[in-house]
Amino acid sequence: MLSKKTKYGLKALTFLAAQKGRTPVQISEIAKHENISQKFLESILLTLRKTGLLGSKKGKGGGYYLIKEPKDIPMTTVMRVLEGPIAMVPCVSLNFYEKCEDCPDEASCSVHKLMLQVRDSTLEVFKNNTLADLVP
Amino acid sequence: MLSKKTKYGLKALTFLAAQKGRTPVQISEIAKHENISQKFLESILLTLRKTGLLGSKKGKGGGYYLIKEPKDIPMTTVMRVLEGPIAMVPCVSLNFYEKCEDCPDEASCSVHKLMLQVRDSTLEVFKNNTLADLVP
DNA sequence: TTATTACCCTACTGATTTAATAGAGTAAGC
DNA sequence: GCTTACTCTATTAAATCAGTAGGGTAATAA
Repeated sequence: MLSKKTKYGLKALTFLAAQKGRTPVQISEIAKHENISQKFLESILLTLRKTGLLGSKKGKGGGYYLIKEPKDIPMTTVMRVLEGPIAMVPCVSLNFYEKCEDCPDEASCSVHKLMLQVRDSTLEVFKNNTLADLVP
Repeated sequence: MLSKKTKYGLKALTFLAAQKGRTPVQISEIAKHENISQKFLESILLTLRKTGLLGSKKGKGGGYYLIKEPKDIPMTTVMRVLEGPIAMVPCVSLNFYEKCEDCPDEASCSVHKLMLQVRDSTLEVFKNNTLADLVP
């Protein structure tokens, strides 16, 4: 299940992408427009800034803004920052790989086999979508 | 992330599918072979039986067995029983649909748009795999 | 019929994660 | 120098997960 963090993060990013210019938008405006708890959104935008997706400006007229063009932001990046691994099990994760403790042999593991396919097809979707594609 | 319940359930089903006949297999045997807590596995097999995927036999020589042939058990069924909704958000779920409270318009929701694609591609994978395909 | 085997069910618990909430701090701009 | 608005830390209530414990019940073989 998608976490609220990811959901809100996606909505906020889409809202920023839909802006005409790249002038800063206040947290309060995003929160209000997307029906999100402002304080919760604050922490989400903060992580997006720390990972280089957003820039921020303090003081009057400040706010958050996209650093890159929406079409140059693939969903793979966004999803990994917000939600973490795209794979459903660590043993098929490209960026967050971990061996299963209980599984003696990955190659013959039925779960591994299935989840590999799921990861690939999901990854394909995220690769084929940029932030620009989400703007209505 | 895939729950242990689903993971163990899949492993148990695969193990049963790999048996030569359809004679009952004891819980203890499955648990031992797949490195699963026996008590936890009990509850998983119980739900699989209740939803009609497995049959059970009591007494000496008892255990669990597959009711249908592995090739006639699509992964969509198995995943929905074990993990629940395949979609990552309720508003794109076929079998567990729910409207988002915070979202005024589904059609223009960026999250909805993206997650619809993810659901479709994941569903495609599960449709194209039966339990028989998981057996090594 | 009796002993054994193995399924069936309920309740509980500790750990972890999620989704906030509260409140204080700090930097930028007018 | 005051306001605005981002930044950071800490706390928390609720939910879910993964597993544990223990007893109950039904079917089978001897």
